[in-house]
Order: sequence, then structure tokens, then C-alpha cells
Amino acid sequence: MNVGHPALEKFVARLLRRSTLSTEEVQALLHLPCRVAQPQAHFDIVYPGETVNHACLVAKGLVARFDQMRDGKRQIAAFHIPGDMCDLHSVVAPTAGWGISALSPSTVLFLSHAELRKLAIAYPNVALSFWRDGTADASVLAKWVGNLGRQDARSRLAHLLCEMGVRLELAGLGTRTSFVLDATQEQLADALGLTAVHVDRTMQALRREGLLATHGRTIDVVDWQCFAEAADFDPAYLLLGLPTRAGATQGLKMGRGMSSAA
Amino acid sequence: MNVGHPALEKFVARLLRRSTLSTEEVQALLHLPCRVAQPQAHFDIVYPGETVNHACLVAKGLVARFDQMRDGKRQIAAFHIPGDMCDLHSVVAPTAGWGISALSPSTVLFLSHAELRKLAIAYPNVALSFWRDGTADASVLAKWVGNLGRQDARSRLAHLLCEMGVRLELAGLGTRTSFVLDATQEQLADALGLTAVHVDRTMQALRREGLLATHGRTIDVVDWQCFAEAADFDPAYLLLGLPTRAGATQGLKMGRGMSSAA
DNA sequence: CGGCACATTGACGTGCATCAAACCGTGTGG
DNA sequence: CCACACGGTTTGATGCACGTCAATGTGCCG
Repeated sequence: MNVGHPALEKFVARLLRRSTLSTEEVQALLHLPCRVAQPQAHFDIVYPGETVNHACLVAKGLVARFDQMRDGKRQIAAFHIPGDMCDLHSVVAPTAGWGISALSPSTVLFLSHAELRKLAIAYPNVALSFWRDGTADASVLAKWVGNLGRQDARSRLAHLLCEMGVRLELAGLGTRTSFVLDATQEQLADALGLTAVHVDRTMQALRREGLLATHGRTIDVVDWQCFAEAADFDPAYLLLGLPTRAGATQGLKMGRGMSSAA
Repeated sequence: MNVGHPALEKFVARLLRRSTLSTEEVQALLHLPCRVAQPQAHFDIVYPGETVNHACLVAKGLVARFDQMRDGKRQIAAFHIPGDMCDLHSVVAPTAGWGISALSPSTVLFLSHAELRKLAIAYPNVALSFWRDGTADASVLAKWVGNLGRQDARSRLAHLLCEMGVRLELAGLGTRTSFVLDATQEQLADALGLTAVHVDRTMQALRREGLLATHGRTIDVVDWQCFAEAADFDPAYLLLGLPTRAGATQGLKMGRGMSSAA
């Protein structure tokens, strides 16, 4: 057991990107006790359906939240990079259907629900920031639903890469046009609702189009504008106050009449 | 402007299904002021990308949160039934990428963010219950990601119907095996990432198999067990403490080694 | 050097999209 | 009371994006 692990700073930095916290609140967060673990790639940190009494903070590596079908097929619902709490929501819902798995060799911190809840109750503002953090995750999920439901493989893959680029850049782990995404094509396939084979072919297509270059697991986006275009990517859903693609989706379709009965 | 609308009771009932609240807290919630509107079917209540200063509570009808692509195609990310707050999360994130649309003729209440935030700060326990409510929505989103990514049309449709059955039953609007889902096949298609044509054919297949019967927009599930089986449905993700399908997804796949460095 | 995880390739099958037309119930106006 | 328009459902013909299976290539590590 450990108090005030340096990775907590990354988490606080993430919260501060969307919420304002007082020095006292920040200090309280930074002094949370934690336990550290270093799962290797493919290790399941939390099994689907398990009840936990701690939340999981990523310090290093790439971690995913996934849903598992009866036949064993997996669908990744979220990627988590250093500074992310995979399951902060487990504080208010300790049993759920998902699992958490390390995609690459990682370092994770376990923070007790009791301690986190204590903070949320003592500092209403911290509670709001936790809620807001969860809302941001949910917004990403909603966007993934849109991607899976209404875009083809090319757009889906491009969108995922755009998202990870922006998030990794903000986390200080590269730039949106050049970053390391430490996942196998099979893991990407699990996130995109595709097969590894098709992810490979799609990746090749993007390379052939000159939109993308890869060196090992480093992704280089050649022309961000074109690429974001191909991805139908608008960073608004990340809830980071980033500049929105002008007039993108606003008011495309008018509804028809709404009798007000105030 | 209206104070203490009866539909607030449904919302409080929804919160109480997952959280415990004191009488005082309940009273405070029940006395929230609101504005009422009655959108007809297809009316867009909130446009994608709009900034709002109120949250939207469904009193009657069927309402959806949706994501819109550049080409105008829509993907529904969540259905909302009476008692649901479509966008409680907008209290902590007033601008986001989604839109909200009435699928059938509905009644909705608008509750001011300021008032809701005031409650959340005054009563930490209410803040937790709001956070928990948002978490439940997020859990449903994650499940939808799984469905869209890894199940075929038949399972997806069946799963959606299972979910709506259970939710409508809990809201007192039918039973899980017999309920009204007031959406067109096109709207279902927008939720399932399919086309209306294919939804129709899939529905017919389920009827032919004897799993389902429909009368207008009333759904009758013939054999819940078989149907839930076909849907790969396990209600755990609804976070309602419902009985879980025995040993469904637990520990299907073992991970491999995790060097502990506590 | 051999083994292993991952990437890549090719041949082939299929689930769902697309397009276009017909059908059906319901409300509306002549 | 019929005609017709309208939103929604149903049907059929055709095509393609992606899945499946199976083999081969490639870099890394012991």
C-alpha cells in the first residue's frame, strides 16, 4: 500500500481539463492511498460481472473496458490511457457487466471506493468533477455507438485513430498526428466491431491513399484535415472544449411543430 | 412555469430503484420547478451540438438521444421512457454532440440546470444518485456498443426488445413479455445500426420462429427464456440488481500472469 | 536455430444495404 | 361515402462490404 503515487497527478490533470478544483481538493486527491499492479498484455484485470471495491487508474500502458458475449467474442467499449480511471463509475455501481483488460504491458493503481466516496461527500465539487468525468466517458461511448452503427470500416478506423491521437496528445504522449497506439490489429478489431483481417486490409487502404503511415505501432497521420474528414471526426464529443468543426451537424434536419403547453 | 409536476414522481421512483434518498431529499426533488412541452413524433427537442441550460425529463411517450453523421444519417444511442432524464448529464456538460428527438407524441419537462446543481451541492447524496443514474445510462451505452459490434441483426433486435421490455415493466408500463414500443421500424433501424427493410425482415423471422408476436406496436414475447437466449440478454448491465443469468460471462477466458509490484 | 505472436495474403461465402415498387391503414377533404 | 394522399410496412432483385478459413510471411526472443 502506497500513498500519493505520482500517477495520481495525471488523473488530477485529467479532471482539471474539464473541472475546476480548489488547491485543497487537489491535495486531497493527490494523497489518496493506492495499490499498484503491473499486468502484462492480455491480462484481465477485472472479469465481466465481478464486484469490486476499488477503482482502477491507468499509470502506464493501454487498458480496455470490454463486453463479452456468451460465445466468448469480445467487444471493446473503451480504451484507457495513462491518467484515465477505467471504472471511476464503479464507486457508485460496484457490480456491472463489463470487464477490464490490459492490452499492452501496463501499470495500474487500485484506489478504494470507500476513500473516493469519502472525498466525493466531503467535497461536493469533487463529486461534480467525478460525475463530469463519467459523463465524458459516456459521451465517448455514445459516439462509438454512432460509429459502429453508421460508419463503414474505413471511417470507423480513422475515427478511432483521430480520437486516440487527440487524447494521447492531451495526455502528453505524442501529437495527434504522430503517436504510439500499443494495440494489436486483433484488439483494434475488437474495438471496431471488425475482424483482424479486415482491420489489416482497411489499414493498408488508408496507407495506399496516403492518409496514414505506420512504423511498428507508431501511427503517423499525413494530413490531419483530410484524415479527420475521412473519419467524420468532430472533437466536440470529447467534452474538452476543443474547436468544433464548423457547422458540422447542427440543425441538418428540422423537426416539425411542437405544441407548447407551459 | 410549473412547480412539482407529477411526472417528477416517476423520476424520483427511477432514482430510488438504484439509490437511497432521505424524505427531505425526495421532497426537494419533487418540488423542482419545470416547464412542460408536448413535442409530436419526429420533433427534435435538442439539436446536435446545442448548448442547453435545462435537462429534459420524459413524462409520456418515447424519446431518443441520437448522433448525427455529416451525411445526415442518424444513429440512436439511447431510448428514454417516462421517468427517464434524457440528459441529466447536461448539468455537468451543457454542450455535447448529441441531439434529442421525440419518436412518438410525447410530454417532456424541462428542469433548469441551476436548480439541479443547487440540489446536488446541497445534498451530496443526491449528487451521488445523479452520478449513479448517469452511470446506469453509460452502462446501457456500453452494452449497445457490444451489441452493435458483435451481434447479428436477429440478436440485436431481440436484445433491444428484451431491454425495453424490462425497462417498461419496471416503469409500470406493461410486462416484459407484453408491452408497447411506440417506434417505427425506421427508428428501430436507427437504433440497431440497420436499415428499416432489414429490421422488417428480421422481425418477420422472429415471428416465423414463434419467438414473437406483434399487434400494431404491441410486442408479445412468447417465451421469455428462449427469447433472452436468442438475444444473449443478461439484465445485469441495467444496474437494477436483477437476477443475473447464471455463470454467463464470468471468467470465460483466463488472463496470464500479472506481476504484482505493490 | 526454433518457436511464437502478430501481420499479411488469397479464395470464397454471406448478411445486410440498396433501390424500387406494391401494399395497407388512417385521416382528410370533396 | 368515396377518393386520395401520406406515413408506414412489406416484398423482390441485385450488389457489395465484410466475414471466414487457411496458408504464408516476418520480426523478436530465448
